[in-house]
Amino acid sequence: MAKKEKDFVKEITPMEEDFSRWYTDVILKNELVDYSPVKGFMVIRPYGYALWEKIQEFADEKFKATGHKNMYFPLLIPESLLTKEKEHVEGFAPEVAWVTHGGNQELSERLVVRPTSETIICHMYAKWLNSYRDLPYLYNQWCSVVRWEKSTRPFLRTSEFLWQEGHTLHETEEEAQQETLQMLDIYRQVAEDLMAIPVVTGQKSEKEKFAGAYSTYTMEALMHDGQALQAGTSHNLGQHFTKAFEIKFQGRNGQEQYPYHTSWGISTRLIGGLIMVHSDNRGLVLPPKMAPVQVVIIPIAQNKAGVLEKANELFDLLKAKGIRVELDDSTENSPGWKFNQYEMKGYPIRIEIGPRDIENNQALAVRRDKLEKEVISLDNIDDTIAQMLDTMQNDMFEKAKAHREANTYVVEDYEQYKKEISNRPGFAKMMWCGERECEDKLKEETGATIRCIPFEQENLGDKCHICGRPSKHMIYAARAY
RNA sequence: CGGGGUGUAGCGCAGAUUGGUAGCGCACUUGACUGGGGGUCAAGGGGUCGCAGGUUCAAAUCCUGUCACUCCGACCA
Repeated sequence: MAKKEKDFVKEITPMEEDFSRWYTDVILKNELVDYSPVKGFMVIRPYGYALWEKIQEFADEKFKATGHKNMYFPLLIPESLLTKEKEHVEGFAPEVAWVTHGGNQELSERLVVRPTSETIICHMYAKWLNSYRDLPYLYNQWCSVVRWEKSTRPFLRTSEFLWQEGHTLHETEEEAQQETLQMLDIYRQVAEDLMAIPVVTGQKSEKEKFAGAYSTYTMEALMHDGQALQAGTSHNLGQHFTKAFEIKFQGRNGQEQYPYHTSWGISTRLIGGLIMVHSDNRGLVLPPKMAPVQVVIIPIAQNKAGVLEKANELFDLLKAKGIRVELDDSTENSPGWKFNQYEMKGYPIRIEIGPRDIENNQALAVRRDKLEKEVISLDNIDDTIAQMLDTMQNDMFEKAKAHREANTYVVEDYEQYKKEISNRPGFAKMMWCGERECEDKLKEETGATIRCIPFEQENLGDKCHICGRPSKHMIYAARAY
């Protein structure tokens, strides 16, 4: 038995030993993704795609509830459009894929595969917008984008990734700002309420903001290894693009004016975050709301009279309750094999039901995050399980939050911080003067970046921890993915 | 783009120093017994050793080149 345990563990590298390998093992063993013949481009397999669909369902519903509609814009963008907004092209040009030929013929103008769609969308908006009565424009698209990355990792950084990008136009600056913050809050809900990933929300520094943005807001999550992950961004683009693209409308005063513009996105990167926040050395751990299958029923000694009948009865009951349930009555594998298999796949609850249970009007339930067997009565078992799922969702969020708090600390002394950072991953809170010079110095000396200027500010002193000049903001710094 | 590592069956690996019939575990196929934490027995199938050159009577093994993946940096969601 000890030998078999060891063999199992060998399939997934323990995270303490090598976090990166652990991550790769978990996603490959679970068949979330596979490598494709093109470097940096990943195949998302059914179980991985199901996770993305959960994110889509949740987010899309929120987008619609706040008045947004979905559209679809083309994959290819003419070079001339990409280059219209100066900062934007500087930011993205180094990592775009070019289309230069159609069939055998060289194109008269090169096309880029969209790295993001502000330019093509603005081009079309300029054509459509006439009056303040048309505003606001509240549109979103679900699509993939391509950024030619130098080094890639499944979900976290791939050359092509799936995302949604919202693009809105507003009559006033205030409305645009409100929209930007509203969408960031929806992202926070995706992370916290759906995925049980606690996030810090705030504003990006000038250095870290989106190429072409007036201001960028972000949510940052802390992974199990203490590195930060940018989990979603919402940009107030001001009039940068609307002026560059000549998007104009006739205002209430009869004057022609430029609208205010926002864009916001979340991507399949969130799935990488999901794994790095919750999963363990036995494999995936999925919060119930994210799990494609929430409960698996495993009949024991199912050839014995009455076992399968009872298992099916239980299946119907849970299904009727709206629980995503699966019954594994396959005979190829032993129950023990199934236990391990479903633990690896992160199914939130496993129910074992065998002759002894039926005799006692009970079943065994095991929560994936706790891995403890619990005897539960068959009476009202649908309520019991629904309750367990709720509790588990909540516990997972609290656990992740406790981990983040345990790994968030105040920097008292910058010199000390420089020495400690390699052994002390996590969010470091410190004061900052707001100067780019200090931000660069921080990056160079510690490898950490300013993740955000959080909305929830604390006063940790009146001097910049890096240069000693008067401070402007409290920031969160961390090494990031 | 710099530095390291790895390419041998679907997966994980051994074989290389010392060249000589391509191996092991898991998975897979067939059958029987089993079934409460990866079951047992029996019988099977599956490989141009990443690719291209070279050395040799003979190359998975030695030499040269190349490609891919991966990790750590730099760049970015």
